[in-house]
Amino acid sequence: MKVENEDKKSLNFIENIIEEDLKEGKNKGEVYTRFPPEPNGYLHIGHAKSICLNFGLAEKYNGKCNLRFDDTNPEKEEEEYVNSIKKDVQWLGFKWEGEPKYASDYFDQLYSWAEKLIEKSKAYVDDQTAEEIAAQKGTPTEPGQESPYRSRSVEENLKLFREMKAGKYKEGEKILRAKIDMSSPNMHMRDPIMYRIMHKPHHRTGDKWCIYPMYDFTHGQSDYLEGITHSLCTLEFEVHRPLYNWFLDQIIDTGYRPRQIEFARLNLSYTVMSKRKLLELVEKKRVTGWDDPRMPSISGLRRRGYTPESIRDFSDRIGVAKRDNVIDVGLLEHSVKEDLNKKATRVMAVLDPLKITITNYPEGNIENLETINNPEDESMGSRIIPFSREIYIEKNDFMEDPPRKFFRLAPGREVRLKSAYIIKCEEVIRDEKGNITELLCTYDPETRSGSGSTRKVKGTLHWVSAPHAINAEVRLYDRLFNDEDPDGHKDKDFKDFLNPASLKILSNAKVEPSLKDVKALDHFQFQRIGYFCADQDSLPGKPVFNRTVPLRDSWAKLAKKS
RNA sequence: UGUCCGAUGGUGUAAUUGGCAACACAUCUGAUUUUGGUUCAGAAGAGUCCAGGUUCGAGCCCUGGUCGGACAACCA
Repeated sequence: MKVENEDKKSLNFIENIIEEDLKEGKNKGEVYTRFPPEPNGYLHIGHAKSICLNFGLAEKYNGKCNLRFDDTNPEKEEEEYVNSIKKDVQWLGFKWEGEPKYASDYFDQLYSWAEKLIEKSKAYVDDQTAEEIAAQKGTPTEPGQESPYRSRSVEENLKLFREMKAGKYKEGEKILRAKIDMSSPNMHMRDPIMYRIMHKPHHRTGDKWCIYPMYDFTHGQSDYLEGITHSLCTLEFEVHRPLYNWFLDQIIDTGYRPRQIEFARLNLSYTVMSKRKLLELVEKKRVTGWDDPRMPSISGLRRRGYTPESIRDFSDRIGVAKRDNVIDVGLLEHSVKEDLNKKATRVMAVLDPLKITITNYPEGNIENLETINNPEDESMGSRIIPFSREIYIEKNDFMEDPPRKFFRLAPGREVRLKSAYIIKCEEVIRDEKGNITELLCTYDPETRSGSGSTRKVKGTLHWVSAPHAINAEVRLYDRLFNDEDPDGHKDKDFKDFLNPASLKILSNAKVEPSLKDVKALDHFQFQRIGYFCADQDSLPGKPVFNRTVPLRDSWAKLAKKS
């Protein structure tokens, strides 16, 4: 018995905080988290980290996790994004507590808290323009100046604020500010804006409101209203924490209060992660859309062939801390390969076909050969593939003048065809221009797989029977950028590093007949090549495959060395 | 010349709270293999940003530096 080791896994800094809180009996021993996206774009792998963290912590500590849309800016937010976000979170395999929540659900409550602050003389209406306010704000090293409207009476502030709400003023004419400290070394405490006027319909509240609360006046209170115990966010909100707490101080009358904890966002090598930049790639048509398989968006990864399990595994592996980090994109690839190795059916697919005629094989004869679906999982069983006189192999599995250690086909050499026979290359056929068009081989009828034949040869090739082959389109994806840190160059735009070879389309691939009618998102291992996933563009009889990730190729590595 | 945060092999994360730095990925050997995949066995690689201090003992504590990041949207 080694039960002791089971729970030995060390805790990350957030789990440490939670366990301390639990030990001290805070929050009645409850853990309640939330994932709070703004519905203004699609989710990406960085969000996946946050999702796995928040939902994962709730699972681990037997708690709950809300999905809450932070929808306080009607200018940028849309229903479409709400739907895609819900879909992505569910696809990752998480279940939020109850119905999805919206910050806009709390607009009434927030409004009355705002009035309460005015009554306590902790908030005031400012008539200045955005420019004037910015000018008074000071800089990180110099204190700001107080607004001339800062000392308006409670009555006047109340009247003005109500008029703002009633729609009496134009956008920008007035705002509501918290009265804190214009000389605070923390810029966020210099009388931050609580409400602004926006004559814009909201995706959920319609035209009920023409004033909308700012993030800082919304987030902590939303956490409080939902009973959130641990409010996890990224590092850039660290400076907001005093404000988060200040607003809670003004409204809280119980012992409970949510606690904001910041962690470092995910950075991935060879990719960009900002919503703005990803949007730019979409809008400038450098990719086909948010779900382009080269995008680090959840929808892109899904279409590429990543599984939810692989993304969750990745998220576990990268851990969580407060220091800036860049994760090697190879780790993400490792996570899918490991998952797909267990799950993907092994199939025969020839991407760049070279025809072979087996001259001593009876013309017109067809054999049904059995082949195993997945050597890693016997329960996946086996299937039948047809074999005949004419087959295709991979062009680069043949070399006329092979280097040392090349174990594949060459004139006079033998290889095994996976799940079939050993063949020998007898003759090379060329066209007028000297290009190799076909190989003539002979086979050894005694070497059929499964027949008990013990003859060994160095190489094993994948193949497809020519008369049975299905034509397929195969999309070979590679990393979108060819620079490790496309964002990290001062005088160069990240788009300068776009990898021109990030997509290579092969339209003449030959695949085994079982792949005739595939369903989008079906995963396969093309034997000896890589993991592939059926694309949504597939039509009956006309499959399209996306390469998720190539198999490790130690021959390529060896060949490159010499 | 502000405030806050951070600094551990190539990368990322640990070190059960002061007891001679561990795990994963990547890399390199070798074995197995009807996938040059997988798997297995093994190797190499940091003395923990720097300088002091406390201590029998410091990656963990203290002091002072250095370097990196965040913050000046009516964005979140």
